[in-house]
Amino acid sequence: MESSSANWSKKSWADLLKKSVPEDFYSRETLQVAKDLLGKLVVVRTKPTQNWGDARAGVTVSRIVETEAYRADDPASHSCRGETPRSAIMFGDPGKAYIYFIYGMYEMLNFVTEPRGYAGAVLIRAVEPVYGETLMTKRRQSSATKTSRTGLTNGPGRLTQALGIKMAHKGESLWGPTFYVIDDGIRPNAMDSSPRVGIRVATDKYWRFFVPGNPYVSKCRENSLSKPV
DNA sequence: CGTTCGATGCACT
DNA sequence: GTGCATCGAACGT
Repeated sequence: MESSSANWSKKSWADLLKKSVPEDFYSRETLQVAKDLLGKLVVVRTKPTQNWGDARAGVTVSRIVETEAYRADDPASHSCRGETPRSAIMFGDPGKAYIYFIYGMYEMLNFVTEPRGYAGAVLIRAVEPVYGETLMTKRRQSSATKTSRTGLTNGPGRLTQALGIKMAHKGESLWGPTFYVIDDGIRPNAMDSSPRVGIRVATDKYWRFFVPGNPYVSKCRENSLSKPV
C-alpha cells in the first residue's frame, strides 16, 4: 500500500473532509468494520488548549494498517459484562471515539461500531504516517522510548501519543472537529488476521487484522500465527 | 493509573 | 434479607 500523500495534499481540506466515511459504515457488524477500516485515513486536529503547548498542537494524517474487533458477546471486550460507566459509550451511537487509559501510561483509540443499543468497538493498533510526521516526532520524543521511524506509530499506545490523542477526546465524533476518518479510495492489497494481542481469553478468535508487510504493523508474537483473510 | 468486582459492614424494614 | 457505601486487590484490547 502506498502513502500517496501527493494525491490528497493537492485537495483542499474541505474536499478531503467531505470524504469522511458515513455513519452507516460504523453501524455494522464489528468484524466487518474492523476489516474495512484498513487503508482508511485518520485526520486528527488538536488544539493548544488540549494538553499540548502550541508546538505540539496541530494536524496529522495517517493511514490505518492494523485493527482489532471487540464485540458484545466477547469476553475480551469491555462491554462483555454489560454497561458500566466506562463501557457505556460502546452501547451508544456508532462513529464515536472510545478512548481508555491502560497500564497507567497508554491511551487507546477505538471507534464505536454497531447500531445504538448494541455494543462494539474497533481498536486502532497501528497507523502509517501520511502527513505531520515532524509533529508526531515532537510528541514522541518526550517519551522514554526512543523511536525508529516506524516506532512513531506502530502500536496502539505509540500512535495515540504521536497523534496527540488524550482521554479528554473520549466520546468525540468521527466527523470532527478533532477526528475525521476518510476514504480516499486506496485499498490495502492484502489483509491478514491473527489472534488479538494482550488478551488471555478468546485467543482462538482471529479478530486482529493488518496489512501484511507494512512496516508500521506492530511487532508481536501473534504475527507468526497470522493467516490471510 | 483507572476500573471493576467481591468482601465487609451498617442501616433499615 | 435487602440494599447501599466503602475498601482492597487484581488486572488490564
